[in-house]
Amino acid sequence: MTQIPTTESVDSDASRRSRKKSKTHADLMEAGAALFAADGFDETTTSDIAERADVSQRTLFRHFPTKEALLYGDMEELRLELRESLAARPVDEPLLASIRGAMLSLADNFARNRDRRLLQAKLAARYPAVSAYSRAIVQAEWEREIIAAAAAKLGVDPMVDPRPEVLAGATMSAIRIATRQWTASRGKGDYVQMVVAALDSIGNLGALDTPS
Amino acid sequence: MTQIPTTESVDSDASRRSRKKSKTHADLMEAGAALFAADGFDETTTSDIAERADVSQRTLFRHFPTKEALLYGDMEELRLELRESLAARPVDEPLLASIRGAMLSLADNFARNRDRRLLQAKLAARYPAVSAYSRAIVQAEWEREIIAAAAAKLGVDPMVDPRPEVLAGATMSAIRIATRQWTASRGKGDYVQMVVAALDSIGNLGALDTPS
DNA sequence: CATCCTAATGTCAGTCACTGACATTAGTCA
DNA sequence: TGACTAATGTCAGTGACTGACATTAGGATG
Repeated sequence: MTQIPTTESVDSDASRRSRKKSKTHADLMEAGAALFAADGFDETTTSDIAERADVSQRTLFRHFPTKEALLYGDMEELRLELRESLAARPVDEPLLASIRGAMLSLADNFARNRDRRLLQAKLAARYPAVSAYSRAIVQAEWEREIIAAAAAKLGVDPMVDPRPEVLAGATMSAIRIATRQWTASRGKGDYVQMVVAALDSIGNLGALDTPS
Repeated sequence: MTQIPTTESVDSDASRRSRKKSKTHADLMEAGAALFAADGFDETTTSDIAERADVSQRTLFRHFPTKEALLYGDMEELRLELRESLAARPVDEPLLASIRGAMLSLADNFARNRDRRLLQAKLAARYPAVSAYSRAIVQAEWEREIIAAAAAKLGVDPMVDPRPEVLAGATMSAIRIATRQWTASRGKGDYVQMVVAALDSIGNLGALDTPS
């Protein structure tokens, strides 16, 4: 529980012991990504991954609770980025603008980790287990961050006032739409523009009550 | 793939063969519910359930693809109810009103199947695997129904226009909020009122852009 | 009624994700 | 150097789920 490495790079600071641990962690993620990309998610066993990373299967499960968690092993980092980005918005900024602004850090992260994000999205599209994990674990975490930020900004209790959670649900849909489009463009499209376009429809949901 | 029984009752029509099959299906769901309620979800094995239903474990997995699917074995029915309820709304009704109206069928179903819904919610609160299934499988299906209905009503392609999916995401959040409150009241609260209260905040999300 | 057909189930062996228990290795630090 | 312990290895499980094949019993047909 000492260190969680980014993507490739192993922290050169800290003790040799934790450096080794971080390297094992990174090796496992890289081995997983390589095998998942080559053979598919279900087709790759945790033993395959462990062997490729040159550790025992038991060690893999000491670093990651599930096979899915290994694929999404860098998501804790993204979640913290999202949290900080939300917290960093000016206090007097309108809520929807804050969320729009915080999505920039998401887009930035997607750009920085393009290959991995594309692989995750691709596997989520093909394998129900991956899709379920993405929705129920990863995205649910983001949603909680947005709920907390929105509730704080509105100064309400999210267990009483439904607006933070409803807003977060709409935002997560916008993220899913943008990510789908971005994936379809194979990572070449402008994620920021895509997510902003989807987000902008939130404010106008009330207009849907006008009969066509 | 012949028949899918409701909750308890076994269709008295159809052939004896399909009646037996339906009975097995219902027996399995009932055995699962009883054991889950008594011992917990992770603590109950599929063999336990099969034995209690007096069938082989293999038969259990011929009726349900996963242990979670057995717990939520009556959700296909609810999904169809939701679909029909959405389709039955008058064409000239505003979209948000249609969704509000369709939620009545959800509330009605929750009232009719109170014990089972409460059990599902309780287990989802306690067991991550159940929660993940509820979100990623069950609720995702509902969401798709809402997306399809909204897209049809707006006359747009949901892969292009983000509004149906964003609206669906907000609606699903409202459903989660209402279900949580309803569960907290142990099924005694007014689900309709709870879900309507949460839904009504959707139309006002735009007002959140006014700085406090 | 006898007989054929086949849907539903049973049996069994196997795969694979994941875990607990215990032994071993290798940083770390006094 | 030697004790301490974090990280890993080893091994024997458990339990969800699957494929293959055998068996049973409902339904149709003569």
